[in-house]
Order: sequence, then C-alpha cells, then structure tokens
Amino acid sequence: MASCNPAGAGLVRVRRPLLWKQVRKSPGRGPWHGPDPPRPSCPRVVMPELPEVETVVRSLRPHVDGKVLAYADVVRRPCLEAASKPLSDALGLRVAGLSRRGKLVVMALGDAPRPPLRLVVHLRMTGSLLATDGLFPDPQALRAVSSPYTRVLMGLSGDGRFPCTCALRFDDVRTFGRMLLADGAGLASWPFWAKLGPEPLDLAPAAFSARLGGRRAIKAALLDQTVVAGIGNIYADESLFAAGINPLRPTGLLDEDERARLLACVQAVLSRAIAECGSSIRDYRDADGRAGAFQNSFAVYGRGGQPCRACGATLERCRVGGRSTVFCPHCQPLKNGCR
DNA sequence: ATTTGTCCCTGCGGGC
DNA sequence: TGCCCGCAGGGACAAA
Repeated sequence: MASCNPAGAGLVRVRRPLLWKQVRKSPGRGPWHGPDPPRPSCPRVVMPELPEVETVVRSLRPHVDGKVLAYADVVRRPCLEAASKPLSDALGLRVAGLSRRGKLVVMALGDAPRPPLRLVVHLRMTGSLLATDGLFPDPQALRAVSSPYTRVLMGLSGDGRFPCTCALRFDDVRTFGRMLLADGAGLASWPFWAKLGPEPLDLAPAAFSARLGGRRAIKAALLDQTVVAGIGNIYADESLFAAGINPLRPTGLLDEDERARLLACVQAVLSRAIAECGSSIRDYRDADGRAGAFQNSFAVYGRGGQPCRACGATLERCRVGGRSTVFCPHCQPLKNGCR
C-alpha cells in the first residue's frame, strides 16, 4: 500500500486527476510536499459524483472507523455552511460510521447507537478526502502532510489525544466544496439535505417517473439533485446514451417505457462505475499507476466530435442546463418515436 | 411556478 | 516564451 510514500503506509489517494496532470507537467516541482505520487496513465478529469463518493467512503472507512477526532482546523478558505457548528464541537467524538447520501460524504460522530453529530462533506468539483496513516505527535506533524490545497486538516487517534495515528485532510483546488457539522435536527433543517431526492440505486420505476414531470430537458432533470440524488454531468450523459434518449427531450414527452429504460440505464451505469472506480482508486495507490479504466470507457462524455462507439456517427456537443453535453444524433434521436 | 442564466474559483490549454 | 481568454464543473441565486 502506498509504495510511493516511504514516510508512512496507508495513504489513500482520492485525488482529482486535474492535479495529477499538474504534477505530471512539472515533475518534482508540483504543489505537493514530499515525494511525487505515482502518475495515472489517464489524467482525464473526473468529478466526484455518486460512484466516486461511494469509492471515497469505502476507501476511507478502514482508516477512520472507530477512531476519535483529536484535531480539526480550517486552514484555508472557510468551507463550513452557515448553519454548521464549529469543528471543535466534534473533538473527542468517535467516528461511528462513514456513509454516502447522493454526492455527500457523511461521517457519524459520537457513540453508537445514536451518534449525536454528523460531519457532511460535499466535494463539489475538486474536493478530495485523503487519509494518511502514521504517527503524528502534534499539529505541526499533521500540517506536514497537508498540501497547498488543503482546506481542513484533521487528526484522529484511539483516544482523542495526540499522538494521532491518522491525518485526514480535505483538499479542494477550486474551493467549491462545503462542510456541515450538525446534530440530527440541524442536518434535517439544512435546505440541501432536506430537498435531496432519493438514491437512484434504490428507486422504483414508478417513483422515478413521478418525480420527473415538467417541460424541461430530461438531462436537466437528471442533474437536479432534488429529483434524484448523486447524478452529475458525466453519468447523466452516459446514462442517456445507454438509454438511447436525447438529452434535450422534454421530460414530459418521455413515455413510460423510456422512463423505465432510462432508470435502468442510470442504475446500470452507476453500478458499473462504482465497481470500476474502486479499482481505479486502488490503481492510484499502486506504483505502476494503472488508472482510468472507467474513464477510458466513456461512451460520450468528453468525446464530442469523435465517432460514436455504437454506430460511428459523429458525436455532437451542446449545452443543457448550463452544462456541456455530448450525445449521438443517431443513437439518441431528438424526434419522438425513432427508437 | 417553473426554468434558464450567471456567478463562484482555479488550472489548463489553445491562440496569438 | 508568455500572456490572454475560454472552458470545465455543482449549486446558490437572480432573472425571465
């Protein structure tokens, strides 16, 4: 594990490939302290959507589960929601569990069975959570593992006191990420949480269909986190391609067959991405740097102007809901009834 | 009421 | 070579 990091074992690299690109461009002089990380073979940008967040949660669990928060500090760019409690309220609380809700990382803090607080992290565009196992006698030792992009630095140990055995940091290049520390009532009253739609992997076709409604483009509906939680630009495009549905089709004009097919494709794409992203993250930790298996299998995302893998037609680009959108004009016809 | 557009922010890459 | 500008993205907010 983490053969690139002689200073300590157990470095979880859940990092934006954007940064890898930067590291690759100027080896040895990147923004990172310490030795160069291994380089993935494909530096394509991947945003943390549902599958990536699920992967983050799974890979962080063994590093933080059961440990007690001994240190927490916002070191750059305030990122706490207005309704958040100060991070110091979480000191001395044990990590009771790590889970995911939509694109949110949810850390339960306090003693089971009813841990009193939740630390909720939205990675947005460029956020990443990284855990480094080691022995950290003081805050300065924790700071030594941070990067110029570290916004929040935390330390965990068995008893909530130094020395810490795990450094947990929230890195975020574009500083869009957000955090909220709250009790049950505070979380329930956080508007984003309160309005968050159901998990797509648990959703029944009838419930999905009932939530679509409206006249807007189907892709805009998929991106709306109050309709379904966790779908971002990548998986919206990929799911619509898999379902053969044009992203501009008005939601209200989709028949029940198309809605059911779209949900099935959303679930299939997300499930496959979860499986492949897990392997991708592990590749990041390998010295050989085999990464990007899923990124290379994108059917449409980022492939505008290139031939469709299914029919060979040139993939088209447009904007839907302010987001770059790629689709196949042949496999995803705009006119109703073509497929 | 619903939907669309703008802004936030940073790094990258193309064009000149 | 180096500067400038557009692009990328999720979600809040403003505007239509």
